[in-house]
Amino acid sequence: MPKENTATQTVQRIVRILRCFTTGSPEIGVMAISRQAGLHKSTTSRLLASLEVEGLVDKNPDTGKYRLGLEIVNLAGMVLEQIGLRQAAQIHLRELADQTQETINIAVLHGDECINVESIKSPQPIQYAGQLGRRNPLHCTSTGKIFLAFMTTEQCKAQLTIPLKAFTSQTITNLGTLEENLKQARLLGYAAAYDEFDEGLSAIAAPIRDFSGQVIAAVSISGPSFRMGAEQINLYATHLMAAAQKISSQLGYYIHS
Amino acid sequence: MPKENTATQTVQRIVRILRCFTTGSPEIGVMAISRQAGLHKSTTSRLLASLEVEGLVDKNPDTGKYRLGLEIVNLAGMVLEQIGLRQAAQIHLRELADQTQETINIAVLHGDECINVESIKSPQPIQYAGQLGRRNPLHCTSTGKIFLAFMTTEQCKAQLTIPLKAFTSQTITNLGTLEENLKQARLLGYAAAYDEFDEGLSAIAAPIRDFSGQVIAAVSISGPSFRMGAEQINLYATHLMAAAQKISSQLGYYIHS
DNA sequence: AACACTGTTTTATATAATGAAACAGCAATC
DNA sequence: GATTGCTGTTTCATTATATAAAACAGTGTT
Repeated sequence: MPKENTATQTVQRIVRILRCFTTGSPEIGVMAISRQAGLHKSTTSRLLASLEVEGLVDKNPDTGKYRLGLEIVNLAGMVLEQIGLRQAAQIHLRELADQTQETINIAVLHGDECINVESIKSPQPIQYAGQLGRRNPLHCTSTGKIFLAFMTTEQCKAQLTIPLKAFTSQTITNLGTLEENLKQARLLGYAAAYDEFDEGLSAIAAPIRDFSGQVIAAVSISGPSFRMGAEQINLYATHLMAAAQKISSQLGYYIHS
Repeated sequence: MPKENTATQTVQRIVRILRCFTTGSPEIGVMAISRQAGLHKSTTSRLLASLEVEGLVDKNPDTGKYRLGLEIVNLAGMVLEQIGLRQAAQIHLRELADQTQETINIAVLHGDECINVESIKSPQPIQYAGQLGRRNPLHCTSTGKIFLAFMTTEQCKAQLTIPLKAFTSQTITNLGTLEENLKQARLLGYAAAYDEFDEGLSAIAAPIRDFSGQVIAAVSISGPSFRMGAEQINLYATHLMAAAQKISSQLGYYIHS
């Protein structure tokens, strides 16, 4: 066994603690964390105190509970900076946001998930909150389908965990159906997901390519399904693909006539 | 000594490793990290491998070097989400960005630094890249001055490290001069920093208040000094304060009369 | 006021991280 | 094409380090 696939205890524990903080409960106490992470409260307490010294978590002096610290944002800023994509895309995303008034996201592929690296929220009261850094499955999201559609069939099969997990009644769980769906996406130039991940949420996405023509990211428009009718989708798709094209060309991608 | 001010060894080391990654050198090897962090290469190697398993760093299979992982963006997303501010501000920031065509930032106070939690970059070729998560000093930045201007005199004095560090020839290093400057900011409703942090960079900032009237953030417009003349500043300041006001009222702040 | 609960600190113990050295892989140099 | 120099991983004996139980200290609740 030359390569161990597990982290050293302390790293594992630290990450397990950090993962306890969710959007649902952003501020939690030592006991709750200790339970969730399966660690003794004394260990948890000491580790949290250490993490606080380093700025990875902050302690609310009023409640005594902990929350994730701003140092993490600092680190994340460097990740996002180096992606560069954000910079190239920003102005086009704003345009797209103004045109559609819906939520815009940019996602990159990471393993068998796609991760939002940029998000502009819809100004409308009913909106999909495409959270920064959020990890989504591939087979039932518009951005995910883009990545699947533009990789080799082998890669595609390798990424998918069979059986395909159903998130809603509309989730495509049949491999053949999905492949047909992806083929359609390649043909149209954009992928769609109607109520397939979240009930009532629909989205379309288009590929962003770098100088070498490789699909490195996907840009998407998400909104409540009732605002995403056929004629609306058609209009949005035009804007979407135009924006994706512009971002791609800014990254050095030239479309051959 | 009831409270230790140092983290446990492993936490310290992990953070020291993560801090090695900068925008200047986003991808570095084990030896370089080991040198920078002052750790033995064997320890560094093991720790990095662990961090990779947990997704906090990624290993470039081609170069064998490491870079910060996307898991950090995921965690940061939660921090930013919980600030809520971003959500409230997004649309107004876009408006401000369209009006000024300059870089817009929102910063919060954290200890004796202010940290950018939202950033829209100027579309113009010459621009200030207000990096997400970036930590800036208080006494020579427009956003920092806002926080100083709206805290009690004691708090203000506590936050400032004397002597005031000079970043450029224009940095205000005299406490009396700074206090006069802050008074001016309170009077005008916005703070300015002309070439005080970076030579050639100027910015103005206005306060964002929550329901209780407390200043919880600052919004700023930054640009190259040659584009920030007196009449331009006047125009921008109007837009800036209007936006700050709108964001504040969205957070429940009501201006009396 | 007693109780229940959370969070911190102490301390003996043993586990888990450590670092020296060996090993492996790769480039460049001669 | 061997030799040298460099980086990165792995092994392994050692011990320093994190650990968990329990005591301690707050806080708020009934």
